[in-house]
Amino acid sequence: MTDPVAVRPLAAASLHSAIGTLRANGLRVSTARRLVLEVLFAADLPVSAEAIASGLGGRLPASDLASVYRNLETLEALGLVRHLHLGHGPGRYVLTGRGDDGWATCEACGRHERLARAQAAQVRAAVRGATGFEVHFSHFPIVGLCRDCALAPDAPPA
Amino acid sequence: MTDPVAVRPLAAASLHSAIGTLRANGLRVSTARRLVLEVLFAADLPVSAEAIASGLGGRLPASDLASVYRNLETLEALGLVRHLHLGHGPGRYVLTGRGDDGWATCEACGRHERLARAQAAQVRAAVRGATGFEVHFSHFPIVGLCRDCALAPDAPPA
DNA sequence: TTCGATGCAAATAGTTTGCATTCTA
DNA sequence: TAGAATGCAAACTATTTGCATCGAA
Repeated sequence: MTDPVAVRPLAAASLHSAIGTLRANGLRVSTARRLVLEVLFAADLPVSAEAIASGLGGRLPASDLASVYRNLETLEALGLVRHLHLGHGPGRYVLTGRGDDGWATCEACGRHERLARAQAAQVRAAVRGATGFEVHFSHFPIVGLCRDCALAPDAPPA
Repeated sequence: MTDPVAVRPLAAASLHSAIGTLRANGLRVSTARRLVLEVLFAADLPVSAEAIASGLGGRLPASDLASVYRNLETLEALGLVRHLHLGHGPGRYVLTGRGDDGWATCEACGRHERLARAQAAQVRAAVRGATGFEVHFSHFPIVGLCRDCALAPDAPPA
C-alpha cells in the first residue's frame, strides 16, 4: 500500500465495489486477496483468519494463513473490514456494514446476534446517561443470556 | 484440588479470608499461591499473569509464570478471582468483588473505569428493554470515549 | 510421609515478520 | 519489468501441560 487514502470506513456493497476500492488505492487485486474478500462476502457471521485461509472449510479455495492476516490488515486499514472478539479463541473478521452496531453473545447457547441500529442506539443512550461514556459495541460483544435462555436457564436450546 | 466445593462466587474481604477459603477447600497455602493473592489484593486495577509473576514489577517477590496461571485457574474455580479482557494483549485478573459490575474503557485516553452497581443496573435495564438480553459486563469492557475525551476529541488528556 | 503444588522445559494457539519468489499492473 | 503480494519458515506472545522435585499438612 503506497499511502492509505480512503481511510473512512466505507462499507463495500459488493465484491465488485470492494475491488474498486482496492484499485482506487493503488493496491493490486491478487488471487489471494480476492479470495479473502470472497470468503467475507460469503460468510454471514464474523469469521476467523483460519476459516478464511481454509476457504470456509473447503467451500472455497484455500490460501496461506500469513497472507490472509496481511490482507485482513490491509482491508481493515481501508475500512472495508473490521475485527472483533466474540469470546476466547481467534479474532473474527467481518465486512464493514455487517453488524457495525454491535453483537450480543449468549453464554448459554453460544449464539451471536447482531444488534439492530435502533437497539444499539437505545443502549448507547442508556450508557451515556449512566456514565457519560460515548460507546460503541463493535469490538467486543455484549455478553449475557439471550431471551430464550434467560427464560429456560436449565435447558438451553441448541 | 480434591473437589470444588465453594463454587459460589464469594468475594474475599481480605487476604486472610481468602486463605481461609483455600483451607476450607482442602487446598494448600503455598508461598507461590499466597503471593498471587497478595499481588491481587495490592493491585487496584485488573492485572496480567505476567505482572503477577513479576511481583508487580518488583514491588513484591516474583514467582513462576506457569504456577501463576495454575493458581489463577484454581482461584477462579473457587470464585475468589475473575478474569476479563480489557483490550488486546494478555487477559487481566481481579479479585471477585472489585468491578464485578463491569468496566468501561476509553479508546482515546486508555483509562479503565469501574462501573458502579447503579450505573450497570441502568444499562442492563436498557439492554433488556432493547434486546431481551440479560447481560453483565464483567468479561469484556464497554468500549468508547469517556466523558472528557468525548468533549475534547483532538486533545485526549493524559 | 503423603500428595498437592512448584519450577523448569516443552507444547500449543494465535499472530507477526523476514525473505526469496511470483505475478499484477 | 518494477515493485507489490505471495508462500514458506521462523519468531513471537499468551497460555497450557508434562514431569521430576519440593514442601505443607
